[in-house]
Parts: sequence; C-alpha cells; structure tokens
Amino acid sequence: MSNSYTMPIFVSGTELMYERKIPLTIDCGLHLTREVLNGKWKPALLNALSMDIKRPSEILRLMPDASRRVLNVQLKELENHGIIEKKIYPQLPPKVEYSLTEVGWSLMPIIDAMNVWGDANRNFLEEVIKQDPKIVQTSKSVCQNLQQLVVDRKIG
Amino acid sequence: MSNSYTMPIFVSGTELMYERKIPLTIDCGLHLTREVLNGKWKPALLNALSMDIKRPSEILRLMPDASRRVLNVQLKELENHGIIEKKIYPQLPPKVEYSLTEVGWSLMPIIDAMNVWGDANRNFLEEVIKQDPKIVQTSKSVCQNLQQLVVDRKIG
DNA sequence: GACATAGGGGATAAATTTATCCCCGGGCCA
DNA sequence: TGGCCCGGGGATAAATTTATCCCCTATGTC
Repeated sequence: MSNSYTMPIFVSGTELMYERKIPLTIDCGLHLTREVLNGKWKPALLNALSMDIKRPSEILRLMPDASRRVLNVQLKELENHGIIEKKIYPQLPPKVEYSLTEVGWSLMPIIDAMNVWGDANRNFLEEVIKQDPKIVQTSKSVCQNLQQLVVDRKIG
Repeated sequence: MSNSYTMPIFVSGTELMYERKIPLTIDCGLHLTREVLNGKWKPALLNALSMDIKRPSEILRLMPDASRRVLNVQLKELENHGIIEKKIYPQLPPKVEYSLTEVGWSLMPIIDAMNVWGDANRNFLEEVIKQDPKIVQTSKSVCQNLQQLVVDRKIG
C-alpha cells in the first residue's frame, strides 16, 4: 500500500472500459432476446436460479465445467440487463443470493422450451453433431447434477 | 486450369478443418438448443425461412447488416445441424431455396416466443442497454424490412 | 470486353467471448 | 503465521465468431 498510486487509469482495450466496435443489432425482438441470452452459461444460469439454486457457490458446484470467473461475468451481465437481481447479505463469510426479476421470470417459458426441445431432439442432435468434423469432443456433466438436485428437492 | 495442382492440402488452423479445442457442452437440452441457435443471424434466418423468404438473395436483401459470407456460413451450419434443407435447382442463373426441416419447424415456437418477448420488453431492454458503457451504437434495420415484406405479402 | 444475375467459398483480419491465473477482504481457527 | 470460507474482479492469453476481400461458375446482354 506504500506504492505510489496515481489516479486510476482507464486504458481502452482492457476489460475495464472495453467498448463494442460493431453496433449491436436490436431491430426485432428476436435480436434483443438473443442479446440477453447470449452467453455460454446464461440460459443455464437462469434455469438454475428458477430452480432456487441461487448462491454463487451452489451454482459453481452445479456447473463444474464453467469457471468461477466466467460465471461471475455472465451473472453481472444478466444483472445489468435487468434479468436478475443480486442481494448481498452483510455477513462474514459473505453471503450472496441472485434471483430472477419479474422480467427475468418472464423469460423462463423460453428457457423451459429450449430445455424441452433440446431433450426431445437429443438423439437426433447428438447424431448430427457427431458428423461435424469440427467437433472432436463433447462434455456432459452439468445437468445430470441439476436433475439429481431437482429430484432430491421433489422427494425431500 | 493449367496450373500445377497437387492434392488438396488440409492445413489446420484455416477455416478448412478448423477444429474446436474446447469440448462442446451438451449435457442438458438447454445447451443443445443453445448450440443450434448460436450464431448472430441464425434466429433471424429461421424466422425468415418460416415466413417463406427462402432464396439467398431475398434473405440478403432482408438483412442488409449481415454480410453474404456470414449468412452463407450460418445457413450451412443450420443445414449441417439438420434444421434447414437446401434445394438447388439446376438452372442458370442458379436458383437455390432453403426451407425448414420438420425438426426446424419444431423450433419455431421458441423463435416466435423470443420475438414476442423481445418486442414486449423492448422499452425496458433498450433503456438498460443504453446504460451499458460498452454499447456506443446500435443498429436497426432488419426487421423493419421484414415486417414491411410481411405486410406486403398479406396485402398482395 | 465489361457488367449483371445468382450463388459459393478460401484466406485472412478484426472483434468478441471464454479461460487461466492470481490477488484482495476479513473474520475464525489451529 | 497459515489456511479455510465465500465472493469479487483485474490482466492477459486462447479460442471462437464475424467481417472483409476477392475470386470462381456460366449465360445473357449491351
């Protein structure tokens, strides 16, 4: 803390103050929605929140393939977009809970439909994806856990 | 044609034979669906096809913000994923028509829902997006055109 | 020849998104 | 002092996605 700090410098090009160079396309509802859901883990995050898995550490356990960092980033984007809310409990160790806003909840039918569609077409899709020479490996882990959890909740 | 061609060389790292390095996450339906719809113009393309706008040149006119190249690439991905089909008419000048497969049609409720949700929340979303310091400009053009076209069709 | 039509796609650059690493806070406990 | 807990986030590298450019097919027309 004895280093000579000057005022914070906002260098462009770093994550701090990164600025889109290509205009965001927001003409039709489709693009707006796409923008909101755009992020590898966003749909899964919303799904988790809707199932009452709301603390960062729980979410992390649920999605071992995602890095902590990326989840934080995507959660923050969802928050900035008004889809989720963050509640910080002033405790130690810290406790944080995310939850869907009303707008966020109104997205859930879409998330659910995506879930259903994907599961209904899993055989077909897995087959087709295997044909793709770009895809050499796939990973499965997340939702097994999730479903386990859900079942547990239903039973408990 | 008199150049001395050798056998085609498949260099890795170029678009030809580009190979994913990060395993595709396909555990729950959500991720599968996300994968299928993942592409800036894919939802819009499906939407267009569902409205009977099926020839590449029509689509291109409809989406002036998208480059021809990118649309071709995303159409091919949709085709590879079994979501759309391509019919080539052996004529000159060439004629091509894309259309949704049955599986593709089954996605339409989701696309429609995204459209509806985005439009219903447009005010809110535009407001929130404006707060985002990353976003300095947005572009609106595509769906105006689309709706115009649709109206034309309805009237005609 | 030059250009238009209608469609494809390679090479490569630029932009954006994910992943990796590592440090911070601040009690509590051994 | 060192480590655990539970969260946050900067820097930077790697991966992936989009954008740009430009050439090709083949026929018809000015």
